[in-house]
Formats: sequence, C-alpha cells, structure tokens
Amino acid sequence: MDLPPLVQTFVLHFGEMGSRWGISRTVGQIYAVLFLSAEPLNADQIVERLGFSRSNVSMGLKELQSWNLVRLRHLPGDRRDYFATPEDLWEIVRTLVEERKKREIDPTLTMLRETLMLTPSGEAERHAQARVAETLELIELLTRWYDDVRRLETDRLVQLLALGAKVQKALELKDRILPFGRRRTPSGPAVPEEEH
Amino acid sequence: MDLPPLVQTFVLHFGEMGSRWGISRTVGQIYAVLFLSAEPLNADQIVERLGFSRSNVSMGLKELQSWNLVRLRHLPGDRRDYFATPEDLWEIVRTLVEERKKREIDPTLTMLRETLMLTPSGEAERHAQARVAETLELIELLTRWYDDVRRLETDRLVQLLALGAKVQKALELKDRILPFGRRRTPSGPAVPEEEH
DNA sequence: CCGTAATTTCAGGAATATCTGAAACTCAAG
DNA sequence: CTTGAGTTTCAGATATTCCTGAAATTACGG
Repeated sequence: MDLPPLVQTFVLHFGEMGSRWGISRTVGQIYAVLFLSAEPLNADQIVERLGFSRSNVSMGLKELQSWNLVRLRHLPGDRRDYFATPEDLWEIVRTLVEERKKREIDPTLTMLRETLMLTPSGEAERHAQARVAETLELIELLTRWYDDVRRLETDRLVQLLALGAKVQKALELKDRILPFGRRRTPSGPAVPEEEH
Repeated sequence: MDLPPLVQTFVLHFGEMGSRWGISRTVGQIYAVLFLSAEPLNADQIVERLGFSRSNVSMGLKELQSWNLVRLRHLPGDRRDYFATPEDLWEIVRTLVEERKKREIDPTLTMLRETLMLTPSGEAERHAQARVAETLELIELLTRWYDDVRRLETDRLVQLLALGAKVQKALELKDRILPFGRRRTPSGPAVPEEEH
C-alpha cells in the first residue's frame, strides 16, 4: 500500500471501523479509497493502491454493490467496470441506514412478532413475554419515526438536525396556540407509563 | 441449552445480531438471557441455561459490564454476584448509543480532525481533503443533534418521536408567527449547499 | 490469619472468517 | 466462430476470533 498520508490514515481507520460493523476490514478499505478518489476507479487500480489480491477486490466490490454503496460507471471505449461513491454524503448516510434497517431491524421485528404469536397465553413466561412486547413497541416507535423523517428532503432534514432539541421549545409555543400533538395533561399521561 | 421456546428464539436471534455488532455471539446470548429474566442471575445460573463454560460466561459478563449494559446485584447472605439489566428499556437504548458513540464516533472525529491538521495545504490531494472535511462536518452535525436530544426526559423524547416528521408542519406554523430557526429565504439558502 | 467459595486469567485447541491463485466463465471485437 | 481482456468462482491456505479447562487470584466468614 502506497498512498498519500491523508488517504492512508483515513483508509486504515475506515477499515478498522468496517470490521466492527459486519463488513470486513478489506471491504472497508476499498470503500474508503473509492470515497476519497476524485474519479471512479476500476478493480486493478484498487489492487494497485491497496495491495490486495485481485479476487479479494472483486469480492469486496461485489459486497459493496449488494449494499448499494457503490455506483458502476463506464468510460467510452473501455470495457472495464469503474466504481464510484455518490457525491452527496447524505445519500450515503441514507443508504447505510436503509440497508442496515433491512438486514437487522426488519428481521428482528419479524422475529419478535412471531415469538409473541407462538406463545401459549397464561404462562410461566409472563415476564419474558412482557419484555418482548415492550421491545417490539419500542422498535416500532423508532421505525415509524424513521419512516417519517427519511422522506424529508435533505435541506429540511439538516434544518431539523441543526435545530436539535430547540424543537422542543418551538413545540411548547405552538402548543399554546393550537393543540396538536398529544401531551401530558394534569388529568393523566397521554403516553403509557413504563412498567417499573 | 434448555430454555422455554419463547426465550430460546429470542436468545438465538440476539446472539446472531450481537455478532454483527462487534460483540460476540456468546455475549449477545448472555445479555438476552439476563434481559428476559424476571430476577437477577448469577454466573452459574447462566452457565446452566446456556451451556457455555464457566470462564466464557465470566468473560462475557465482564464485557457487558464494560459496556455498562448490566447491573451488579447482591443478595443478603449470598456472596455471589448477580446480574440484571435495567428495567427501563429507554435506559438501555441510551446506554447502547452512548457507548457506541464513545467507541466509534469519538475516535473517528479525532482521526478526521488530526488528518486535516497534518495535511500540507495546497496539494494534489485537494479532493480527498475536501471529502474528509465534509465528512467531519456531517458527523459533527449529527453529534450536536444527539448531544441535544439525549438530554431530553424520556417522556419528551417519546412525544417527539411519536410526532415524527409532523414536527415539520408544526415548525412551519410557528415560523409564520415568530421567526426563530434559520430557514431558506428567497434571498438565498441559510444552510450551505452541498457540493454537487 | 486460615479455609473456602467465587471469580478471573491464560495458554492452547477449536471454530470462523478472510484471502489467495488458479481455473472457469463472459462477452464484445475481429 | 475465435480470441483475449475482464471478471467471477472456489477450494484450500492463512489469519483471526472464540472457547475451554486448569491454575491462579481474590475476598469473605470464621
């Protein structure tokens, strides 16, 4: 591997991170190289930069494609595949979240629902059952929230993020003008209590 | 392993998920068992339920403690350590996010900043440098948002999540009454454009 | 201080995951 | 067709991670 120091540091770090995220170190490094490159690269250029075997790079690229993290490009009069990452970082973030949801959250939701269905009611497992149900509700809440915000245009999303918890103040204000969201009232909580 | 089917399904799934998240399958399963258990368990009870070696369980519990995911309990007149997970699921979520941030995001931020410092300006690496800078900004934005919302009480947080993107409508309304957050105006965007 | 139950450490073996080179496949140009 | 550059597949080699049992350590009750 013979890369400019800036790139090298980034690539190595990204490889480490990748290996904590269910993609291999190699795949992480390939992605990092593409991410920093000014133009699309073909497999041999990646081999040259990282010193992995040709087949390893091929596998890695295939995996990145299965994650939708990489775009295929072609140059006129050149048969080789060139690969690039999206210019827009937010698009990358969206893809990452989407794919991880698909692979981790959705199967978990399925499992939790099935688990609850198959359970004989009136049972020694009362506590376990309750916890599974709670877990399901929590993940469903988060999922619905995500389904909602992922539709926002990037501008809007960035606005919202930049606002952070100040949103809270804005809502209090609004609330005084036009009751809209459900809020705690003196007569009792609108949101169910946690078991405790 | 001889567990009620409800528990068994959950434990196995959790183990799988764990192994995609940088904790081992074993540690994931140990956590799952504790999570579903009605009372705190000691190491031998976990050995009995999961059939791992005693030392493996010991290591696993140690790792869970290092993640703050598990609480130590003692029973009067019993010298053994008993372990439990917090009752409140939201507390678990908060811990998870916090620890992952500490281990993944914070070092990444450090790396990105150092990388940018050490770079000779005016350079062939202009593009790579720009991408690193963009990445840093994006992560900083997300981090600030997180720092903001993590302080919210759980009730408030749940409210906000339940509201989802409807928050957007609320803000538009508010905006018409009292300009507060930065918004796009006809005279130009308040949020910097993405390079494109 | 002992004795002992509980826990932790650690070196090596077992199980996984990763990487490689050689061979197989694809497909477009001639 | 044939050819050959480009790509993928795959069985085995390598490296990494995980798990275990034996031995060491800890710390409490007496």
